[in-house]
Amino acid sequence: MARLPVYLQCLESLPGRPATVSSQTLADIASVTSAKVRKDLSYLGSHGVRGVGYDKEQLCLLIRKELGLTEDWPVVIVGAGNLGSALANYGGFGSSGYRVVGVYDADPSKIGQPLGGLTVQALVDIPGDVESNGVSIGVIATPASAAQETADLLTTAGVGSILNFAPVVVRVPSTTRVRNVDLATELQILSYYSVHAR
Amino acid sequence: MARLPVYLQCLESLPGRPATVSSQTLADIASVTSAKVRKDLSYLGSHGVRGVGYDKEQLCLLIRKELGLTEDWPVVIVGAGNLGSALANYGGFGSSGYRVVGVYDADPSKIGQPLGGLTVQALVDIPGDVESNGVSIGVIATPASAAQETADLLTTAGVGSILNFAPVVVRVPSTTRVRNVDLATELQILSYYSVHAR
DNA sequence: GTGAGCTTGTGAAAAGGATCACAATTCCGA
DNA sequence: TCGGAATTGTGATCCTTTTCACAAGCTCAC
Repeated sequence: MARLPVYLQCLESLPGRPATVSSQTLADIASVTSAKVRKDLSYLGSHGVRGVGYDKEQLCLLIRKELGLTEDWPVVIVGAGNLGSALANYGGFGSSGYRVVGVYDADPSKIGQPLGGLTVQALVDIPGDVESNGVSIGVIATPASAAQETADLLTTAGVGSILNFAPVVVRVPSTTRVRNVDLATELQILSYYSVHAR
Repeated sequence: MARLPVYLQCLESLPGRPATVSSQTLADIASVTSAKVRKDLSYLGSHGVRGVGYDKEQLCLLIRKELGLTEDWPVVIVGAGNLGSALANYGGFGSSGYRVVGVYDADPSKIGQPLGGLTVQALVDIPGDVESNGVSIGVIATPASAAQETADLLTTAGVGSILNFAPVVVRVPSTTRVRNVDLATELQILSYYSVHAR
């Protein structure tokens, strides 16, 4: 379920005490209904206590496990522009098992520059790094014009999941998972709702 | 529907000739089924021609209108770090009615610096700019710690829609629309599918 | 120990999407 | 002009998700 990350985020924003949280409380914070929360969590196995709620710590662990956050997920970022820099410096990685192992760019003037504790490398370094680090997630932070070839490069190198920030639909083999994050799309959805205001 | 922006993107990536496109073709590019495309487009009113397809230009216009892209949408960006810079320099704005009218930061050393054709301003300038420009969309590109107060600032200033890039769930009045874009969440969804691979 | 007050887990009903399948319509070549 | 190929629009069906409702279970105060 796509809601698990939200629950996890909410749980982590909660104070340590009390040690339990009710589905209603969690639902309020996450802006969903309590029934939805309970159904979602029951899908992970029933670990709540009736009359009390869910143990926050235990629940965090459970969601983490379900999301695969107990494993190590090395990540490569292609594109060292503003967006790539923002991603490379993003703090939320360390605690979650995601670890940026390489940042790459086609621009020779950027190669060799330090960025977020790493050094920007050339695109030709991707296949080797992917293999030696067992990288399964690649992030496309390039301009739209380079997105498709970057996607090809990543899939050929053996990356199984791609997070695409470029505003184009990239074509990949059916075995590769892609998620698109596009500013224009998000803005369009916002303005759509503004126009069709309820 | 959240698929309209994708269709629009696909249509714009298509060459000028031929002037029409079939639901099947569009579906292939957008990675959905042709029935879905037809249902979605019929919701906009029936403007396809049987045996031929949809007129691309007319369809673009129709989707644009539905998404409200024929109107002007001034946008403010709060946070002039790497992410804010990436957004301010993002090219996809001009053609779409979205227009960045202000970039703001709390850091005095950043205020006054040029950024994407604008000048970084102080947070106190937000309410005035929002009102004088009729801004209805605000983008939060601050660190997580400043996200909530930024959201408060924006809603108080009269912004009706917020695009939040900070990895926290912000609380806003129920009349305000929020969309969250969070790298950690996206990565978690990707790794979830990797763990539960089909 | 008992009753009152919460809260979970879950079956059943409702709602919402997605898919199927095909009649209706158009184009085009002969 | 006619027949066949292509393509839309949409009713019917299926499947997934959401919501509802409530019995079952836990805690606490007295």
